[in-house]
Amino acid sequence: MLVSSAELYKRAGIDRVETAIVNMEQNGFKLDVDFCNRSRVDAEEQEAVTLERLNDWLVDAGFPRDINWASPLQVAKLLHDDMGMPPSPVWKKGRVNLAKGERKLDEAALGWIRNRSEPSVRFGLDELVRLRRIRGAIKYLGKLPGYVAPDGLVHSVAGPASDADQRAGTITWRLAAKNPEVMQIPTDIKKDWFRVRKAFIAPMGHTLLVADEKALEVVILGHLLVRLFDDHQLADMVAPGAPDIHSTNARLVFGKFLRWERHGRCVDQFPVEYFQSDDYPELQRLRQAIKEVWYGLMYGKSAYGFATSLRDDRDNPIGEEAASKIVAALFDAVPGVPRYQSFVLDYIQQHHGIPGLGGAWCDLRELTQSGDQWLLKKAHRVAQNYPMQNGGAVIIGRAMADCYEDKWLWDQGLRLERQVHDEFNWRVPETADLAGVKARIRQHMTSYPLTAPLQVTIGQGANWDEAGNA
DNA sequence: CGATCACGG
DNA sequence: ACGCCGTGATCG
Repeated sequence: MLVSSAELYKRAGIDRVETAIVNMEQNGFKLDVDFCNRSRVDAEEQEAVTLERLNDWLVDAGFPRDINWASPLQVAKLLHDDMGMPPSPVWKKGRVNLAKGERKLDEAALGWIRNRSEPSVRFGLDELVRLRRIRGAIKYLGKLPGYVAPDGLVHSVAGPASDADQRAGTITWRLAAKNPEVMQIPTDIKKDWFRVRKAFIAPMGHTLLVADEKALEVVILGHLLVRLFDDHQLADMVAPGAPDIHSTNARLVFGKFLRWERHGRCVDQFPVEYFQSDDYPELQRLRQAIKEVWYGLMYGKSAYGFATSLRDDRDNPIGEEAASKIVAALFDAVPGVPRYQSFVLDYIQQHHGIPGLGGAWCDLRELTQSGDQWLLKKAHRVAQNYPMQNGGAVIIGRAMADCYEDKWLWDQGLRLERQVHDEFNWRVPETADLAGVKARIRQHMTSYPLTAPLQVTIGQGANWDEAGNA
């Protein structure tokens, strides 16, 4: 059935979302400029100390001290040609083609080298990682204050919109943000030593609300499995009150199916809660590993990729055989996943595209009709991902418009500052009916009719860091 | 201006 | 060419 573009436009509520986006851009957000400046000074001091340590390290090893640590070429020459360290066969995204002379020095590659190094070399590699982390924070602390407009607020630019006006947008209907890129502000506590999100503060008399859709793309897949195959397993796994899905998967995969042992007994002997407990780091690592496999599979990754992206304790890739066993076990644990993969492949070979939730059509003809098996595989990966990524964008877009058009919320003073794919950041006056506002937000964010229920967590605080972790 | 690296989802 | 979608700083 063919649907007119006007009908698609209406179904997706694009005009409603656009209006809410424009309002978000106008709202802007308050930046703690003093915090940025203080932290930047602190970070630059640490940068200088780290640089000095790196230079001393070079001199001690008998090399000239003026190398540019931001240059992969110069660092590669130093580590591999001058110091004789073996180049890493792995990096964050997988294999390194050493036969072709390819070299990688991202953090994953440096970690591999580090684990095969003398203590003196480790010192230098650790300092290099440190330097990159510090500079990563300085990037934001230094530039963010420059975006404060005459009204005292920062107005990041959002999409989607045409390329012509230089605004941001995506083929999946997700938003993007630029000038500044507020969607990329560090959040990982292990990486973000300067807590840049603390600079995103509520204006005077306001508080910040951070509302997050829980495992949005997994819920959408659960919905699709019910609709396509009447398979309720995944929907049940993400239902309210169900245990954490990645813990359940780790227990099933490594315990029930692979019979691995940790802390002296088979993994399936542990209660599912232990997989998130700091007292059981071995179980936490299994949970983290299966979480990576889960999301990788959702986006079309295979055992070939997991063979290098999954590492043992010494950073050695686990290899394709071990990866295949883990993937097979996860398929056994959640059969809807391989079933969905096969369905999508059949579908794109028949229809040369894949639909999204809002009636969007992802055209894959160029990939599926080329006769090239590699391009067909590429199409398969895109097609697996598209319903989830586009579905998430549709759901969050509708919630965004519903919240914006809600007169009661507007009168309470609720104003959207940011949208980050599955998360909203609002400011609201401290005098507002906060419990009522949160309840209404929760209602709008869970109203999309899916067969697997949406769930929302809402945090509150004086800044993005606090509110996001509350 | 393409490649590398890093950040988010 | 074996993980999807993005923005941006920096190097050569």
